[in-house]
Amino acid sequence: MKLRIDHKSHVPLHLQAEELLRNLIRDPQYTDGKFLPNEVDLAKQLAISRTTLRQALNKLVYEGLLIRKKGIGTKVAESSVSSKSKNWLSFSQEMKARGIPIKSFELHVSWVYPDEAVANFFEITTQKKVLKLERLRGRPEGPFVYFVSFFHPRVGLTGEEDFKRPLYEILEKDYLVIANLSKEEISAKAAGKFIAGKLEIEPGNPILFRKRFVYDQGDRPIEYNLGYYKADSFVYTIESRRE
Amino acid sequence: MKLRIDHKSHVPLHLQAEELLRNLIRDPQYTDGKFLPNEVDLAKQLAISRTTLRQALNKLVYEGLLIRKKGIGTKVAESSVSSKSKNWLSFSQEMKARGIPIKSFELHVSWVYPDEAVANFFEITTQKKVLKLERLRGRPEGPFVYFVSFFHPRVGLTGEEDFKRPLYEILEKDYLVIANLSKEEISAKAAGKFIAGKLEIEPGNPILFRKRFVYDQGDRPIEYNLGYYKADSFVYTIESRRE
DNA sequence: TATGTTTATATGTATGTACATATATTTGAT
DNA sequence: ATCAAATATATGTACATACATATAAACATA
Repeated sequence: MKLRIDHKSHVPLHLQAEELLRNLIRDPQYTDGKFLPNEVDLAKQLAISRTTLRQALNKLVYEGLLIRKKGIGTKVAESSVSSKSKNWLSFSQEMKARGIPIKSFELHVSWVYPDEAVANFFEITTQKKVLKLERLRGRPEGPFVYFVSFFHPRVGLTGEEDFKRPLYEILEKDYLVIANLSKEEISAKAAGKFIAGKLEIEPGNPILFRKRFVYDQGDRPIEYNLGYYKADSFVYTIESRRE
Repeated sequence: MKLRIDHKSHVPLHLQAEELLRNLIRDPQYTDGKFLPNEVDLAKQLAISRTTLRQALNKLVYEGLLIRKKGIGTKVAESSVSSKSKNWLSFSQEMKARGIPIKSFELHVSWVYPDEAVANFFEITTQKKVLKLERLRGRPEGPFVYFVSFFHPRVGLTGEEDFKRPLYEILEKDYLVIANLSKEEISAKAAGKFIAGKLEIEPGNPILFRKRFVYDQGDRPIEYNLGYYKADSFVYTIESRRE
């Protein structure tokens, strides 16, 4: 395993250290509970200051990935979120697992200038076009979710792909892009005119709104996804266990 | 507002600074979008080093309370309430951690015959009374969530407890009941007349509905909780990482 | 044997310093 | 008046250093 830091790189040292740590702590010996090398030695080995190393460590500690104990050491936390694999199912897999047959009503691909939120998430300017994917899906008797996805140009999608295949199969097999981290925000909203039209409900009717931010293994943004779910047709379930 | 740090205290300076910042950023001028004093000046004013001040700031930044922009300044982030499933915090702890002052509008305790869903979850008959706790809580300017909780008789609550204390403190310290597993179901709904009245919105307005099933260390049911959140006042955030 | 006491170890706290870099404003040249 | 360059401002990065403190293990004492 690479345990080195490139001092000539323009990537800040603490970010390199953070990345390195993220890889390091995936090592079974650490997930099994072994303590990481101590800060002073590790800093010396990486040829960075302890302060800089701690900057990286802090981030992982705040994220709950690492646990530090004064006088003892630092080890990998036992994750408290147990619904991981469940969360990683794609939409179609999720529905299949629930025994819901899915019908695709609309599928529209386009290249667009991103709005500020998207550009900001991707860390690009609003002048650079991104791939936009809109999908309306649901049960045979009617649609119940409208998705809008944007993809980072880095991913390499052309827009010519066969989007009837599961999305993450395309990304992983054809583009070697592996989703690793997902942040979601779930809230309730009143449907606007546009969404109401798509979901065949009245404007003002409640919908579940789900924003999803997907990152790759280097924590670089891949996908920005918005989902508008008809109320009562979708329930989000979470299971979490205390350590 | 007290803007001072006690150098003689045994409380670490960065913790004092953190606490001070949490109070500071509740000031309407900051929640309205004004930038905080710059780090160098603020550090000087508090008579601590910039490094120490940044230690405190970092924490709030990681929590999403503050947003820093290089060359510009630091300001309070968009103030929608959010909940992190991984943290396993109680409602009041959650809000406190985000520096949101919580007002309790109503608190009602009663013994009732459970409906079928509750009885079924508790694995008891509908003939055995259970403790019901109703709470209306929110910001000073108005309520944003209505909770209904039912507790399993096994827990031993009498109904005479001081429910102004955090609930899980009561359960853990006084009744030695430790919540270990939580299953949640989140969906969107239209507010009914009753809930609309409580939340001071119109019937039919969208709400976020959150069912929560809590189990103890032996996976025995403890609490059945229903939460009705005003739309746009509550965002549920989930972070999941693939192994 | 049991119980304090020291010591080794690792993280926690705190400061001072220096320079880099992103952003907005001001200044200056054309 | 316009555009480019300088500058002011604030956060970002990075280091060296020093001492405090919690924990466990080794040691010494009664």
